[in-house]
Amino acid sequence: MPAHDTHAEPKYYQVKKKLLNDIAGLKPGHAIAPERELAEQFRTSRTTVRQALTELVVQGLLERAQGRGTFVANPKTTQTLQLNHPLDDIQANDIFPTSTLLTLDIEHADSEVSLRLELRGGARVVRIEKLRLTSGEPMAIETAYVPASRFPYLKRHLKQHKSLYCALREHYGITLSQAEETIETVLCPPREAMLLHTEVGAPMLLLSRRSYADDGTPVEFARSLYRGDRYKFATKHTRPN
Amino acid sequence: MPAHDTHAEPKYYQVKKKLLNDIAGLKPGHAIAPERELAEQFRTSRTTVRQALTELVVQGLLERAQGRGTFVANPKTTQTLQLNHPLDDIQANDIFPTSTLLTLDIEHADSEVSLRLELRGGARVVRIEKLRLTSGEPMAIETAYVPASRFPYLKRHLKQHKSLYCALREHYGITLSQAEETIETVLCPPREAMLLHTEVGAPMLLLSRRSYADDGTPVEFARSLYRGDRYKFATKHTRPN
DNA sequence: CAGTGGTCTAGACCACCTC
DNA sequence: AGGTGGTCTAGACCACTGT
Repeated sequence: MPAHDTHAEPKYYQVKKKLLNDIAGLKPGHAIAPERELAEQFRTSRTTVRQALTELVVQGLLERAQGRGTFVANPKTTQTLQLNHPLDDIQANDIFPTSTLLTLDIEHADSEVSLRLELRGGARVVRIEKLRLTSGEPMAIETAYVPASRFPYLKRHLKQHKSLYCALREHYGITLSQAEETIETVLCPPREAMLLHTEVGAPMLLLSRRSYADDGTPVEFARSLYRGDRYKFATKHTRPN
Repeated sequence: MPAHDTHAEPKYYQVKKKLLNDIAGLKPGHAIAPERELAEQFRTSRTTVRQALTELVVQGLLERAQGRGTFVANPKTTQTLQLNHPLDDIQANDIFPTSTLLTLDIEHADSEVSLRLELRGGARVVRIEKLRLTSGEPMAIETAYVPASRFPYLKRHLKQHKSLYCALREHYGITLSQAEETIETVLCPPREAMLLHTEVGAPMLLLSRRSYADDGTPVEFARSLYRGDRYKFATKHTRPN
């Protein structure tokens, strides 16, 4: 069958809605029909079926396993991250019981990092990249940058400490007094997709944070990439008066 | 050419990177080569080229116009929305000088709305749906729900007032004292894609808000869908001690 | 080995825009 | 009429998983 009305609902979207209905009652882990079979059922092509499946995977309702099949995913256990006190480590260590150190090295700041840390271009920065996991599943990648010149031997110190903030406090007497954060949607690059077991191009939540010391100088710039199908962020507001 | 190494960088992603390079120096509005021509250039299929183009469009770097071509988009003028004082209207009216009323009616609450407003299932709610624009371009859709029983004649009052909060204050003596907000990524449904001039399935930012009156009862539940390629949200934090 | 998802191809027809 | 993007098709080969 050829095309269709423009501005009508795309065919893949109708397939998606039908699939959504079909999997509504199924338990996590339940296998759904193979893509080729679904294409026959819906009298469409595998490409169209895959487009529908991809959106459902991106929304966290299905999981694909190469060579095995497509399965109903765990209930969208969207974790809620409170944005209230990012200056403590408590939260991170609470939500992510385990984390793997991916990178700990000294690099030359690219233009964005040097801008955010108010350094000259190419200044040396310590880069700390961690993979955060919950119940063994990779969920977020956090990359923090701090000026290397201000914190000599930081790399060494970090090997003995659990957290960056702890090291800053104990070895350099610095407490972070202020922070700005932004949240936006980005598409997952290949390397991060592999580490997080997601698909390349899947929408992710990017939380960027800049933290300041008491003297008002920026001390840390961090980028945290969260799986968009697993997380949401939360804030609370109270009226001043 | 057939396939490729699994876990290698997908071909479309290489095309995307090359295109990114090519458009780096071009001004907004500049037309790029047609899809069929790009497919020849990169010695690949149109499908693959379109996959790369789609990601660039989603990131806000390109714009597609049916029948005309593909063009370099305006610089990613990502607007930053402060999350600090959502209880005032000031912000909304400041950032979005114009807004169109899409819907103003009374409906039966679905399960999510009744849950959030602590109503019984199917209770009647006033639904206010607005399209927010900046410089004539549609940027967000905001849908607010309030219990109909608590605010009689609200529909009528809203026709005379600029804002919901203003009407609540002046006609019912209610000021909102508290609010919770969550931010997550969702995929754009067809109707909203049409209204916002985006693509179906494009990643969007969904901000959900529940506001409480002084007596602690939930008064408003609102869902705001922002174009993911145009917005980011920002918060500031200050250490208590 | 057969079956699954992962990627890519070549080409079709449509709707839209411009000339 | 011709070119553009929008959607869909049928089918190919690959990598991976199970038997």
